[in-house]
Amino acid sequence: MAVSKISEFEEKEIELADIAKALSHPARIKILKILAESNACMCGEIVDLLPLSQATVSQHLKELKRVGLIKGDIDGPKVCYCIDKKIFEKYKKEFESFLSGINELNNCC
Amino acid sequence: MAVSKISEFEEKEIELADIAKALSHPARIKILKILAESNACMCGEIVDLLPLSQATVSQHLKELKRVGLIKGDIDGPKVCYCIDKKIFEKYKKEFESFLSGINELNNCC
DNA sequence: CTGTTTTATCGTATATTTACGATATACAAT
DNA sequence: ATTGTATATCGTAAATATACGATAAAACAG
Repeated sequence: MAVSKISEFEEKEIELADIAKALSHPARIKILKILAESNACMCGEIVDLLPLSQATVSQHLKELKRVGLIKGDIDGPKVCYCIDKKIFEKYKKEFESFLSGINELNNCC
Repeated sequence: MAVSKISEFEEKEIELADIAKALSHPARIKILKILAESNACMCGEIVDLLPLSQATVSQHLKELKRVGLIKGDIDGPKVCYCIDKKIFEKYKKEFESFLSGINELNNCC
C-alpha cells in the first residue's frame, strides 16, 4: 500500500501540485521573501534568518532548486542564491490561471 | 529529531504554506477542477473521476475541508461538496499578493 | 424492521518529509 | 601545506502523508 498514484494524473495537475508542494513549508515561503525583499542571498545569511540548522536550510534550498524557483551561483566558497525570474514568472502565471479558472464556478449547492 | 519548527514562523507564512500544502497533491487539484467545471459534486461522483479508492478520496476531501477551501452539504445519505467561494477568494488574493511581492525583486546575482 | 446506498473513519502498511549532528567537499588566505 | 570558512551530503530518527480494505454510521426505500 501507499504506492504512489501520482503518475495516473494529468501532466498539468502534477505540475501545479509540485509547485504547491515546493511552497508548502513556511521556511520555503520565508526563503523566497528573503531573496526578494532583502539583499541577503548567501546560504549562511539565510540560515541566520531562519530558526533552523544549516543542514535543514540547505535541504529546503534544495527543494526550491528542484522545481527551479531558485538557482545558486557559486561565488568562491559561498553560494549566492537568487530567484529564477523566468521560471518564477511562468509558475506564477500557471498558478494564477488555475486559481482564476476555479473562480468561475457553477456551484450546485 | 524531526520536532516541528513550524510554530516558530510568522502567522502569515504558516497560512500561505498551509494553503499550498492543501494544493500539493494532484488529486486535490483535480477535485477543485471537478467542483468548478462540472456539475459533479457528490463524493461518489468525484470518486468515479479519480484513480483512487473511496477511502482515499474521502481523505483528500477532508484535507481540502480542513483549510476551508470546500464545504460539504449533507443531502440525505449523500454529501454535496462545493467550493467555499468566500474563503477561496480570500486565499486566492493572499496567494497572488505573495507571488506579486516576490516578483518585484532586487536580485543581487 | 431490514436491506441498500453513501460517506466517514479505523487500522495498517509504506513512502515521504522534516530535522539535525557529523562529515565531506571546495575554496581562500596565510 | 595548513587552516579557516561556507555549503552540501550522509546517516538517522521522528513525524506526516498516502493509500486501501474493512467497518461504522446515517439516511432512505420497501
